[in-house]
Amino acid sequence: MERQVRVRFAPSPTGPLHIGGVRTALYNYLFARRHSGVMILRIEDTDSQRFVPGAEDYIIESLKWLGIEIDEGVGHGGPHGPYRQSERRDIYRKYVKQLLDNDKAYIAFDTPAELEVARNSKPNWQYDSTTRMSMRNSLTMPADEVKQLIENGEKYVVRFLIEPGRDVEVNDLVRGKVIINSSVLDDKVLYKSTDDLPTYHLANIVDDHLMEVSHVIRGEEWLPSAPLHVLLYEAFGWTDTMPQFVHLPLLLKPDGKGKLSKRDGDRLGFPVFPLEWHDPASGAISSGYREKGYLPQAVVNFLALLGWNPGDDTEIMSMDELINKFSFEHCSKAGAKFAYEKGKWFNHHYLQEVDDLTLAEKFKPILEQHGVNQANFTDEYIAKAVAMVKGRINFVGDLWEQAAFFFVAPTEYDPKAVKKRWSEEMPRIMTELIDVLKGMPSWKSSEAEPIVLGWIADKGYHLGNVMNAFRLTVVGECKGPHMFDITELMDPAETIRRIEAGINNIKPTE
RNA sequence: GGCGAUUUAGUGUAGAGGCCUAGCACGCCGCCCUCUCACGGCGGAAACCCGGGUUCGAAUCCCGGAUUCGCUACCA
Repeated sequence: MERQVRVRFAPSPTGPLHIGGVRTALYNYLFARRHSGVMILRIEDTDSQRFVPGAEDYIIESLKWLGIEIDEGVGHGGPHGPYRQSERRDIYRKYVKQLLDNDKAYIAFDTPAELEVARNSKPNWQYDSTTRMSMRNSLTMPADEVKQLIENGEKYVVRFLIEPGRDVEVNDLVRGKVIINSSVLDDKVLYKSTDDLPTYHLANIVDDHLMEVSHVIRGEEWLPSAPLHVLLYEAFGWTDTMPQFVHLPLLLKPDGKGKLSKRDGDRLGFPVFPLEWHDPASGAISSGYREKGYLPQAVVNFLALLGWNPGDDTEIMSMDELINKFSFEHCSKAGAKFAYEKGKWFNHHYLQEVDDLTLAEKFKPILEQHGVNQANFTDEYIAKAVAMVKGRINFVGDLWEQAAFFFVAPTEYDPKAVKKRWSEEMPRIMTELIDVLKGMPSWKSSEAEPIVLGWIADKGYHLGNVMNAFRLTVVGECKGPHMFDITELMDPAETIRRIEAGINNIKPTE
């Protein structure tokens, strides 16, 4: 009988959630939903040194924005709580004691300085079966002395006793069997002396077991310690319910080498965090996908395809479609360079699906920023302007660059366009154009176009030159939607004003 | 250094012995559309890490090497 699928996303609140972490969360979520399972959010705050206030809320808000729903965990409750590791001290103490009582672990008094000396003593020194008997621990010291030291308040850690010479097998759902010999593992610290908390390894195993986690889906950086975790399940006698392991390929720098980092984002100009983050200590601000103008579904779709594919050529997929198609069989094994440019394309795509009125709402604050008085424009006007240019934007923020002329008259004219299109006779022709325009029964594009084009033809003018000069006065440069679509939307009086301004202000080159 | 993982165009990937003269997408280039810039449509350049095997036949299987990445903390 199949176990119920229960997965967990277990970040450390040491700062904003990294985009790689977001992808890990996403894959956990997709897998959980695919199998009608449970998604748990556990906060692994066992490193009191690196704890950052606000990070936990940030994580929760990020997941919410992306549409990654949590069923159980911090901020949601559930039957296996608490879900914050710092609140589970008593639980860990109990299990550490169990290991100690069964001789699966031992107490070690070695100070950081002593360990440093040992590590420098020879090249590949590690605390293991070959060295532990020459260190200061409960294996080498008489029981009463150990007891005495503890009573005296001497600091100590608990180390896992690893037996050498065993091939430990990790069955990974994307990589197959990974075998490593226990001799290369060291006696990992399970319980720290510094903050009275367990290390990741112990807390992780205990919690996954207690929370009945069926699949551990995490980044590849954990693969080397997976054998240790297998050994811990054995030591506790939990092998029958040990979760399946899945180690996801890492997200790499777009250009150079190595893991994607915060610095790459600064350097290359793209966010590496879902939401904007204000560092409480330094006050530094890191940009986020949300604030940059990304739609959550674009980020999700983009991230999903970095290390996974549906098995066919489909690329545009909603969360539901991703859930339906997700499986580890189609996960890749090698790290994926962070293809930021493709992310833009996804956003462009999803932006086209947003209706114009909604887009107009998002555009309003930007108009405000540029000093546009919105009272002068109806929602419908803004929406129509947006509709005409949205095909050429990747972000809502690009709307200003593309559609500003709908709201403000040009204050300068593109010199290259002036040189190419504004000849000596243009002021005269534009004056004629004003008359033609004023004589039109309608500014509707379909009616205005034949009239103006007819006039140009009758006079024998050069179509391209006249139309571009016209465009120059209205837009300020040679770009944008079709002229008659623009003038249909704009206030006719404003169009005339702009042509007049152009006649007065544009000077032919030379 | 040790251990592990990894390897298809610039990038993300499809491909599970003959269907591959290697597909798709982003990006790039060109053409078309056209009053402009875009969008869109069409087209193009561009890849199986290397060397040995196995086989009638290998991107796909085996071996060796190289590459890249990760881990190697009382961090996760």
